[in-house]
Amino acid sequence: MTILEELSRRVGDAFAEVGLESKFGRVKPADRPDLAQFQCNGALAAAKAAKQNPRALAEKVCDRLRNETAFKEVTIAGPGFINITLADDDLAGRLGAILEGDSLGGWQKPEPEKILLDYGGPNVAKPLHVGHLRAAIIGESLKRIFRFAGDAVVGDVHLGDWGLPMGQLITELKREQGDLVYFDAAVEGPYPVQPPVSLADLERLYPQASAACKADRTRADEARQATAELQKGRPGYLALWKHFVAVSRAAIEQEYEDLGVTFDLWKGEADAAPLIPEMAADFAGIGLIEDSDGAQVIRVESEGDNKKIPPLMLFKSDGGVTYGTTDLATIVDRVRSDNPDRIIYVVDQRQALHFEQVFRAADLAGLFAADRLEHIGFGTMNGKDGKPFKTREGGVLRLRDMIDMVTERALARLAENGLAEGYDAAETADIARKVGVAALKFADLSNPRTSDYIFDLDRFMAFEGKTGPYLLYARVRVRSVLAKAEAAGAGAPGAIAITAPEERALALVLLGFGDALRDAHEKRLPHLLCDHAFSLAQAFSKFYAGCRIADEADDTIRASRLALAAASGRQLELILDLLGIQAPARM
RNA sequence: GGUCCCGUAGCUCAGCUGGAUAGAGCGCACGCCUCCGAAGCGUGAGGUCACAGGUUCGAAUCCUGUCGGGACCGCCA
Repeated sequence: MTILEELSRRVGDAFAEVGLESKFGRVKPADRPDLAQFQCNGALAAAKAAKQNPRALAEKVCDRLRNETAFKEVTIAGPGFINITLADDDLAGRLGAILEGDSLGGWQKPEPEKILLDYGGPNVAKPLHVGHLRAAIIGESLKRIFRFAGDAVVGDVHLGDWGLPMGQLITELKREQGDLVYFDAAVEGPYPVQPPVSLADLERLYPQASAACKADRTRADEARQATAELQKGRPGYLALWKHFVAVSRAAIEQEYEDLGVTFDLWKGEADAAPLIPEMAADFAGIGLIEDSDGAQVIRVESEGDNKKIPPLMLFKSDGGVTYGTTDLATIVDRVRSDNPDRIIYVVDQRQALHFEQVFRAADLAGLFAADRLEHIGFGTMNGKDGKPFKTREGGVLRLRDMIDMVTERALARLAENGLAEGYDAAETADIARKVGVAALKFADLSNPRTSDYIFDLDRFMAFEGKTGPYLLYARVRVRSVLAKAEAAGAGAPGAIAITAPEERALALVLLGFGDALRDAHEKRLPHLLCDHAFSLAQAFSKFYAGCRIADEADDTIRASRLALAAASGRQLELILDLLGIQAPARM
């Protein structure tokens, strides 16, 4: 139980004892830290419901709370706010208790679920770019948060490996090397093991093909034709396609790894493809499919909709499938292979309507209940002009270039500040990459998931204030002071004893971890955990600035402060891990 | 045209199941290293919460409208 849950229960009980609903007992951190640590505004709402005087009512509730020894002070302010301050002994006791376990006061979910998390979506033959960044970063963090809370999570990259771009690639390659065996319809294999294209070829061919199809209708038709043939299983195309996928995947996997993002499954749209005919037959069997201008669609609108939901297109008039079709078939696949309780898609907010269609169709078909399918949408990363991020040349910025950029900046900053001096080149490079990626990831994660944000490299790389490097710096200072204490024979960390205001403030923040984690989990909002991480780093920095630790003369106080520092370090390390941010040991 | 999201400090953004003096970071001004890492800490200035109505004892928060910005709206994925 988190501290707010527990306090809410106690205050709720007090409300119940005076004949009011316990829900009014909800406690939150105080808005006025100068007056108290926690507050409950329930007396006002209760008074309204019971038509009583709020102050008198608050007084009755407070009478029940004042004999709690855990509370140092319970007061009423203004029209009926109940202000609560915990006794230092109680704070110290709570802190001691959470430090005994590995979870450090982190929230554990009462009823864990098996969750399939879909947060990749890169496309074959296209390098990862900044558009993939948010899904990867947010998804990775959610995966870690879910797992820590007790959920069993399977992360799937879900490659975009089965659409029109595949046909475009095939036709583009055919124009360049039409004599390859894959294009000879008379040959049905076997085909060469060596891929006919390199990664560089793919990354060159795809933009070419895409531009050509845009400019020339004939080329577009060719690509469409090739896509349809591939999807029908033409052997040469299938073999060629497998090479495309393998070449691409190796590169994609490496880039994700550099970001600290990993997947349990490397499935793609193509894995679901074979299930489509059977699925379509099932749908047809229950009368779900309708014909519409030659296309096969599933109508998903329902009574009471206040917006129009267009039908989901299962088959286009040329017989090809759409990504709605493959998404449905993917659900079939996931039910069969993993049978999750819940499927969560971490995908750009702009695709909300698409998921609404898919979820409704899945529900109608009896495949998966719509309330266990979640689209966790996120806003776009924009440039300083407020439009989706582009390079100065107007192109898409590759993830690889982005990582290089932040690493370079970090390296420059290290040199500027005279940090990392005397470390060897390999460690310096490693620190620079970690610091740069931490800046990037924290900047992304600390924005609320659903809103767009402006990517401003100068701001993120300033490394001051609310940034990833600030957190890493706090972490490094904890390590440093503890190492110094040990070297000086300062003794072991001991029982927490609160003597200074900075210690009290730090203790309160440390105790707030459970609530931060619960909120981040339940709302799927990692930025709430970022806020806590920043508060923690701040509280530690103030504690560090205001209190002697390693060289404190009083043995009891020194032992307590060493314990506080150690606790801060451990919790910070855990949170950084939950955010998917790697921390250097020193910097 | 329809649906949805957003307009809060000079800048970038929190806060929005209504509640006390609207917060943070950056930037700006001033101060703090004979003391455990100054990428740090402290103090201060800075706001008609887009605008207009409404509901309420109480509105940045809920409702309606206006203006401004953005996203999406069956044969791309």
